[in-house]
Amino acid sequence: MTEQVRYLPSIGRLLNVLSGAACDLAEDYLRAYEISLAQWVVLSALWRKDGLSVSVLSDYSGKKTAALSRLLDRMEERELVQRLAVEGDKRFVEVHLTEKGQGLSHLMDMYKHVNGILLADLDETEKEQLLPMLEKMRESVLRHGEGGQLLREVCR
Amino acid sequence: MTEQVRYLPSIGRLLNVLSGAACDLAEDYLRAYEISLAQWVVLSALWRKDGLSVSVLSDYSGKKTAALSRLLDRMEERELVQRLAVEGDKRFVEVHLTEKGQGLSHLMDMYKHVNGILLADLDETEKEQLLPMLEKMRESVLRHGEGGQLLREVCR
DNA sequence: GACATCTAATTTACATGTAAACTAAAATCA
DNA sequence: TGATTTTAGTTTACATGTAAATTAGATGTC
Repeated sequence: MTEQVRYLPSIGRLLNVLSGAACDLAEDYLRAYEISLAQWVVLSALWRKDGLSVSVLSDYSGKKTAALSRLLDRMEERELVQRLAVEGDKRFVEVHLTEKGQGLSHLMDMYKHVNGILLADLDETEKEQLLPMLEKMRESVLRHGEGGQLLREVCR
Repeated sequence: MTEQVRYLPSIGRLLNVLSGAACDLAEDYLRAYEISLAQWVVLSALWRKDGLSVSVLSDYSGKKTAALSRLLDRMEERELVQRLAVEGDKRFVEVHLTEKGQGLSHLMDMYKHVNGILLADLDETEKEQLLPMLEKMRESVLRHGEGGQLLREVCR
């Protein structure tokens, strides 16, 4: 009988650990290509549809435009993307892939690699149950947060 | 028949969103007490056992000692904790709760509030399934990461 | 005992998140 | 049409994460 105290587990903590682990897996995978996960997220949007605006990318990635702004500075420095003011409404800025950015589009499926590792030990039944449960949790939080803060993607 | 493309969902992304949402819930809850979630994590360790060293707190919170070092600077400024060099081995620094830090110990159960919201829409069966599945995923990643990076808690 | 090595914590450089102030352009309205 | 408001994006101040260099104290070996 070892002295062990059982605490009600913190789901939030478990989610943080898992989320962090998933980020690490992604970062490890991307390291060889010298892009960060945050940059990959932006690129993954542009690979699907080039020329998106900063605010669309902000919604897509779940980060504030302020964060995007600086991220795009670095991505522009590294010649992954290029910003172009929109003719007609110069408040908007279109973000376009450079040749170099386009050339990395084979990394589009990176997340499948991460999925594979995360789901490695779950059987088919479990996998089928997991998604709906995570979705339900997301909706609970969304509902709770109505009138409050927006959801935010957190990774690093 | 709306034009809809089904993508294989990214579990990592879903985990990030959920983890971020959980962090937001916690931060919202703590805002009134003017402590951050990172600070709460440190305090929650000290409420259980006061006088832990920086490296123990680092393991506990899943952050590097560098991050702890600076976090503790602010917590000391705000008079939540106090650092004391250990007699006998002066490399170690013990972190002790101040009266103010101790006085917040009723926040120990904050995570239950977050759990409650996250799990609001899951029935008993689902709740029973969730934990083991998340644990399995954590183990898959841990196993994968052996010889590589350590797990890291990511929140903000 | 002196020098090399290990260890705990800190410091620094840098990436990236937030909130809030600011800028510039477009839209509204009186 | 000129003033006000709204909108998109950027900038700034600050918190917090990492990696890598540094500091100081303990340990180990000759």
